[in-house]
Amino acid sequence: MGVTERRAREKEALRTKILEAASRLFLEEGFESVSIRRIAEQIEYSPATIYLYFKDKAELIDAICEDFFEDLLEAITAAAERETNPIQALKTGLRAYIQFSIAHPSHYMVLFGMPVKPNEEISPHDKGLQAFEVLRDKIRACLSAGVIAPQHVETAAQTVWMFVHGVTSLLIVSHPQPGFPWLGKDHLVDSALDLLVAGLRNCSLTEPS
Amino acid sequence: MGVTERRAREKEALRTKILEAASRLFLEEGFESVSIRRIAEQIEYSPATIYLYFKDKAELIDAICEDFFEDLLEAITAAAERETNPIQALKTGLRAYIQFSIAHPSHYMVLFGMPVKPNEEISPHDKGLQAFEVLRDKIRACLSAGVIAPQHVETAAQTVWMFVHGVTSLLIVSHPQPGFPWLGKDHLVDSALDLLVAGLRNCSLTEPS
Amino acid sequence: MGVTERRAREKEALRTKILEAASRLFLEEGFESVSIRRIAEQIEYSPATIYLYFKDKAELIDAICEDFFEDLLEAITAAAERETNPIQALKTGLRAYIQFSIAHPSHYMVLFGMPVKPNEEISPHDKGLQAFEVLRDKIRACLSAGVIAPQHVETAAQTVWMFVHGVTSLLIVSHPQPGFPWLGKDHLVDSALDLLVAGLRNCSLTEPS
Amino acid sequence: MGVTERRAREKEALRTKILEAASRLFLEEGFESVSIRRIAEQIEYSPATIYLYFKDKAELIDAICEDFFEDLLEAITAAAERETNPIQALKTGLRAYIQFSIAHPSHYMVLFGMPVKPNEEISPHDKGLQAFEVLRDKIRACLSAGVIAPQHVETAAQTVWMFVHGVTSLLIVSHPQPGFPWLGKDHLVDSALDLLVAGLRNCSLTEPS
DNA sequence: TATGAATGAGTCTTCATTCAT
DNA sequence: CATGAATGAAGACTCATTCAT
Repeated sequence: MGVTERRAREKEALRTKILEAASRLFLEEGFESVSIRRIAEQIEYSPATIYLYFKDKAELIDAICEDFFEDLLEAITAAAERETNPIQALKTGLRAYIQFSIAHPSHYMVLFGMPVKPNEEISPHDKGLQAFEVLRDKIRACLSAGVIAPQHVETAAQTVWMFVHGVTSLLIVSHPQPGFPWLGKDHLVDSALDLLVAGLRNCSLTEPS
Repeated sequence: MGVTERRAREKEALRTKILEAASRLFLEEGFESVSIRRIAEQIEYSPATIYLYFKDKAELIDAICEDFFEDLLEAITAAAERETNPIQALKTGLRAYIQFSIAHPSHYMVLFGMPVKPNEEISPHDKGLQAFEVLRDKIRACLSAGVIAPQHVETAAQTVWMFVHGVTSLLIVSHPQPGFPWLGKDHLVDSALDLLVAGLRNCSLTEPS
Repeated sequence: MGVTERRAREKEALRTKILEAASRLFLEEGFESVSIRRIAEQIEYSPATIYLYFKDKAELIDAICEDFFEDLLEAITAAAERETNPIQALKTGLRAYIQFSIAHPSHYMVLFGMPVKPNEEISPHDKGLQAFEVLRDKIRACLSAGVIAPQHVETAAQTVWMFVHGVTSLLIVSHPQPGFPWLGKDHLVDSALDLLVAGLRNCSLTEPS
Repeated sequence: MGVTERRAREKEALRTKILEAASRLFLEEGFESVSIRRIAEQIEYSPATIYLYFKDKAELIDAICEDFFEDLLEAITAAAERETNPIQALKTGLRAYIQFSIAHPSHYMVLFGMPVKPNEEISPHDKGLQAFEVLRDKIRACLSAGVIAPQHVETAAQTVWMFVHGVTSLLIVSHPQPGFPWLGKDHLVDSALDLLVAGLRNCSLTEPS
């Protein structure tokens, strides 16, 4: 039985290694450079081996997304767990989103860095929807507590997401960039969250007409 | 001398034709579909000809970006030209940024969607810096008029940019996405700008410590 | 001893299962779709297992052919068994050859559709030779009965075989073919056999000079 | 102009070389061995070069067929041109078909050796249909002259074709085969044609019911 | 100036086969 | 006896790029 277990562990390890190599390539060399061959080179296995772990390239990419979403969701949940102040809970959750994503830039860019192909019937990532529901919840909590202006939850949630996505992705792809006078990351994140909360407090977003 | 001039004019004309064809492909078929061959087909010249005008594909892409920046800058400037209310001028400029970029998704994503390669000494796009200066100006105008809270201009400008980048890029890459309950684009852009302005009015972003 | 026997029986059973699965794939999906992996999937064993029963793919294919020949021989024999009229016996046998082969197109084409590789020392299929001997016999019977013209048996047999091979293989590979006004299969088979018999009745094929 | 001409000639020469290499491979190593890579090796060019001459593999195969059909048609026509006796004309034409095909075994097997894929909308080969029309004509001529039994032309033509195809293809793929007592090719061809004509003289093939 | 011809390197993917366990 | 894991070789095809003309 020891053997079986070790095998399973080794198999899982290689799977993870593949995923990590793919993510790294994506980050370091761009989406276009992520090829089965390159991944295989990185892990020093043959290209064919990768197909023992993933049906095809799409499944591999999808696995990267799924894994990342799961971890991201956990990071957000864990971070905000103990906060009782709903505003703090919201800010902490969003900060966790930004920080965790910046810490895993390649995964994040795989997820949100390239256009969704419209004809591909991608199964929506459950974990992604779950994560978004957490955001809605936190906004609802603020509304219930009366600490932000009364407003349409879905509009607020989607707008907030666009905001944090902007912070996250721009910091990932171009901070630092020679020639642009970027301020420090932490300062920018703090500022962004302050601005966001100030906005929510003072702006009643309405539902679409 | 007439001959030399005509030659120069013709040469410039073909260069422009190449850029336009490439840009059109970019727009209509996405980044991945833009190959030297496809461009050559479009303009009815041979692939080899393109190399007489551009050192390699990277240079061509770079030229397209430069052009895009120029057009983007123009779009922003033109849009806000007649606004006298500084808040309106800011909003109009940002809206122009978002809308023009969404209308040229491939261009935008090439510029801001991929990690800057650290070893590549990309000459910072002058036009990009110019565009950013326009944003700073608009924020300064709001400050001077006292219509937003007193705050650190650079922090505000960078934060605002991160915000509009989030709106732009997320709408480009995943709106619409089957399985996610996206609200309408226009509604989201309006909401985002409202939230942003409310934030600026009520939040004094400080300079980095 | 019981154990040994059971083992042997089981081993034989799996071998047969492999052959049957391969044969079914052959029939249902065509020669090109028959891969060791596909066969392994069908029988729910691992690909490696197949190599315990067959040296390589060629040996497996060969075994299938052998089986096919056996079945073909049986089909021919069974069909003509009760015919007392020697002409009818010949026709019935040939018809059985054609029909059985058309019903197993991939098997037939593997056997007779590809050039014999000159350097391969293929062991002549015994069953094939046996089948051919059946044809000779039927022709001899016709000659003895005086219902066909007196002629050289081997020449007649080989010529007849070429004939029925043409009917069989052409119907397999190109009937129906869009763009060619093929008449119905049954009609063509009937016509071919009528023509053949008429030829044998009226033509004294001679031995080679 | 001399340059242009020479270029055109060279281009044509390479095209022909590709076609010949492909045909040779098909014959010598079987249909499955005909890959773009193998062809490229044979002609000592890179695989990519082949795509400068043929859009894809299908087009290459198609070109082989087209060329062969053209030559075959010419061979048949030329052979029977001077025959005044309609039976002789028919026999001569059929013999030409068999001999030309045996002399170009690979081409022939490309055309008739592998199943037509039913979903592929292969444009019917004009030359092939033309060749078949020549056969119909020869049979009609025999009928008009009253030298064969009155019968349905299309049935006779298709049956005759199946016959000569059998002779041709069996001689190509398995003559000689060690272990089978094949008689000489010429003798078999002569015998086959005699048998065929005897059949046509004495058998009134009917139209399908 | 422009290009036709050519190619090396790369794309994803499948396959028959081996070998340690 | 059976297999999970791995791979080298091959499949069709595309692309950016070069170079002689």
